[in-house]
Amino acid sequence: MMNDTDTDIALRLAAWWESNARDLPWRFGRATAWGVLVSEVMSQQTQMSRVVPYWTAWMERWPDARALAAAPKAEVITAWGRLGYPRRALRLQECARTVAERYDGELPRTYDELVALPGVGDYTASAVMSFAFGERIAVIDTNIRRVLARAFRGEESLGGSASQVEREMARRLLPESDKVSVVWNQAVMELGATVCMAKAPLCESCPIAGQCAFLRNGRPGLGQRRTRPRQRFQGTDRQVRGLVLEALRGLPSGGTLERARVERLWEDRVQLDACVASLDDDGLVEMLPDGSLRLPE
DNA sequence: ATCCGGGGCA
DNA sequence: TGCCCAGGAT
Repeated sequence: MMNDTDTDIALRLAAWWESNARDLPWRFGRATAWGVLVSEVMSQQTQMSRVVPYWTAWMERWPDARALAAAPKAEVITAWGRLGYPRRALRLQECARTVAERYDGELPRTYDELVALPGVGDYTASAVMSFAFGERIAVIDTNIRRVLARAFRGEESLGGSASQVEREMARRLLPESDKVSVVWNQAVMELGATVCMAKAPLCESCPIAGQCAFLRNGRPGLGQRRTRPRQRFQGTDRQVRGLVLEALRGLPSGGTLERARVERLWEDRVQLDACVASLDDDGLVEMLPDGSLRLPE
């Protein structure tokens, strides 16, 4: 149950949302449920500002699950461009194929069915249920975890996956009506993305600064590292995989990359071969007998 | 617990 | 540079 302060915060956030929500193209009922799902998958670990142009082109090209299901993999991988984590592109197409075959092209409307789809985890399933279908469900993402931890517990959220305590708090705070719960989810998430940021929150312009336990406590531990140090990118397999895929995306449709040109992409032959093999395992590239590479059909 | 891209920012 | 980002799969 919500107390008076919780209610006050919910009202303030809803009002703030009304005049501060970013005008993203999949918001405000302008996209199908499938379009919302695509936006959520593209947004996994990727900032919205980078997603927008990709989403717009993608939905124009493949407006629904059936269209994406029928596309050649090579086109899907190429259209994913530099969004990162290209396996998301393949999973999104697998998801489209499942929806096309098993659900007659229409996205299912239950959490359990959604979360069973390829590339759809707890966050994405919840987000689609809330944002696309208007159902009352607690959405938990990194922004919401941070905002709730700060505003209501006065602490920074811990790293790792969401704890049971965090989930229970999110459920407890979720407004009772379907419609209001959707606004709540979006508003809390939006606040985390644009005001209550991880490193340098803009408390001066926060609509709930007066009610925030974190601010009241003097923002303890602000900016302190909450997650394990990230693997550096330079020199990692991720960089090498990215180079290989970038070279393949640059080829004319159906083209292949000669072995000699593959070898020129990275000096460490052992690492290069391991990365090519892992890309092959992932289904992102195909290796021909002569060692040249191409995108899969 | 680790792996998986890439861009943007102080 | 280091860190963060609307996570998911293994």
